Amino acid sequence: MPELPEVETSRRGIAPHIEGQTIANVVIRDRRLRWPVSEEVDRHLTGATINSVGRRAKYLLIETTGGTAILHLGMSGHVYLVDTGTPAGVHDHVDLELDSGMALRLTDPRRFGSLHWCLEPLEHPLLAKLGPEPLSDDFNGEYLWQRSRGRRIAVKPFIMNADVVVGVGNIYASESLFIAGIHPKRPAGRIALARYEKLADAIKAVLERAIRAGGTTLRDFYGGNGESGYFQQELDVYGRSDEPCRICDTTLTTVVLGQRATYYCKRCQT
DNA sequence: ACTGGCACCTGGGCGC
DNA sequence: TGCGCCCAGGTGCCAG
Repeated sequence: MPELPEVETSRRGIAPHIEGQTIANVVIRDRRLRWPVSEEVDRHLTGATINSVGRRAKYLLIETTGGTAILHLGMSGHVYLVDTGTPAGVHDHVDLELDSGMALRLTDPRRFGSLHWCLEPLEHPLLAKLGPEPLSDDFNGEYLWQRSRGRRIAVKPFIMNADVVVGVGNIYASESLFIAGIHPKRPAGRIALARYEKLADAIKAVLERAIRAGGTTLRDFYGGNGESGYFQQELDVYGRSDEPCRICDTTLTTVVLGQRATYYCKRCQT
């Protein structure tokens, strides 16, 4: 169930094992992901050689001599390497079998993930209108402030909107608002530039720290190397309702915003 | 243009 | 042990 740091961890985990490899065979056991997996995927990837593994937002981009596979892990997807021929479980929907004898396996119990094939992935309808990468220079407080003028939506769903900025999911939205001292329900259009500068810095910092920690392992996430991340140990507010704020000791509060659980400190965040 | 709500799907944990 | 309910790291689409 990945946000940007978990996708990036997966990318770094699988890249060294699959870059330069030729895809000998594509096995698709179940095409029923969020959108049906097109037969274009098998047709174009079979026999192709993988040049690189990139990422845009929460999409993994497996760029090959036969076009690019666009892979989204949804809420419950994982990718990892197995020996080719390893028996598949019910949720092991796709294997890319490589010349090395290994296979890149996609597992996704809830099937909210997706797999597309495209020649120009950044022009794909799912990617074309995405906001800036949070770790790029295009994303900063000035940008957030500009985009939020006139908006009445609460700041938390505002920063989780991929049209505004990509990669900020439910965990890191709560975490970054805590770091910036901003109440998650505050209307986005009523936050000053200086506070948005703090928020942009907090988003970058928390995502970078989480990537360094190998992501957050809450239930079952693990990176492409099969190891758990350990950022969950560093979470300040997410999942900590009724526990004390690490700054002021006030009991943390939870509220539902945009149908998503939201955690904050009512004393530190205003 | 914006906003809030629903939908997709499975599994784990809980209370009874 | 079993059942029903609630919850879960995402995001496209719909109506108002």
